[in-house]
Amino acid sequence: MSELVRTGATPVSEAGVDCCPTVLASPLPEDHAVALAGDFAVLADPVRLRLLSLLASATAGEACVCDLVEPVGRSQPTVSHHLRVLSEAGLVVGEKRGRWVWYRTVPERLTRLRQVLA
Amino acid sequence: MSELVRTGATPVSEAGVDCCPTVLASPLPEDHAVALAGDFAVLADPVRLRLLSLLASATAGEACVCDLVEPVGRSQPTVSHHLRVLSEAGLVVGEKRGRWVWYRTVPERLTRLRQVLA
DNA sequence: CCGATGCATCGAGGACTGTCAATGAGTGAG
DNA sequence: CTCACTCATTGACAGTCCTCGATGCATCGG
Repeated sequence: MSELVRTGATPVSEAGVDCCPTVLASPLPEDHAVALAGDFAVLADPVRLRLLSLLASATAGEACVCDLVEPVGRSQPTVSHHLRVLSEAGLVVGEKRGRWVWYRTVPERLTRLRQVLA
Repeated sequence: MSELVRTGATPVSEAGVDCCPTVLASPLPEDHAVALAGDFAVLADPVRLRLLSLLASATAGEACVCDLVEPVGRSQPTVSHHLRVLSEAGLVVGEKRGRWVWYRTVPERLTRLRQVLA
């Protein structure tokens, strides 16, 4: 039903990826560097990377938490924590249906993160 | 004179970026995820991102450490530490000339990291 | 209603990381 | 040779993050 949209302390839509065309163009200001580092920090975890790839390669392009716990090999609270981090970064979106919450990736954000490294 | 090539515990040429075409293709194995997360962790620091952009936008494409300390706003040992991390990740290369060490970026590695997010 | 299921949150502990002052190693000038 | 300069290394401290067990909050079945 309701879209589980997380909004962290620094809304992703205003931070990091969205301010600078590329890292190598000009001497990156301090605050932009902090925001961008935050974006990359989200990807700097094996569990989160595996969650992203699991969701992306899922049959319907989405999966519920209960289907992610076992493949990732971590406890359910830990998986929930990482999904929250990914959600706050705008890399995934969760949608609650009945007892389950279905997550899917947001490839556009990954694309924009990619362009920063040009 | 001598190329300052660092080799960390996990040689960059065998880790992370070099094993998987893209994160979203298939359910990323555990060890690959760990390696990739390590690569992204190198980018998950504001000082390192600024060092990269400073080097990339430097006049001759390179700069010595003494020219990087003041713009980055950290102590000399801290800057040296971050340059070491970047060097071990293969993102920069240092070359010693006399009393100075000149660093330059290795854009090829950044390009390969970019392709993983495809 | 009542119990079971799916997921989020809380709190704590353990490991890792960024930072600096102090120090060491190598180089060039005088 | 000696001093000044550039950079790397060491050791220590503080902050952050990953992880889990315990708990709480919905939802559905009977």
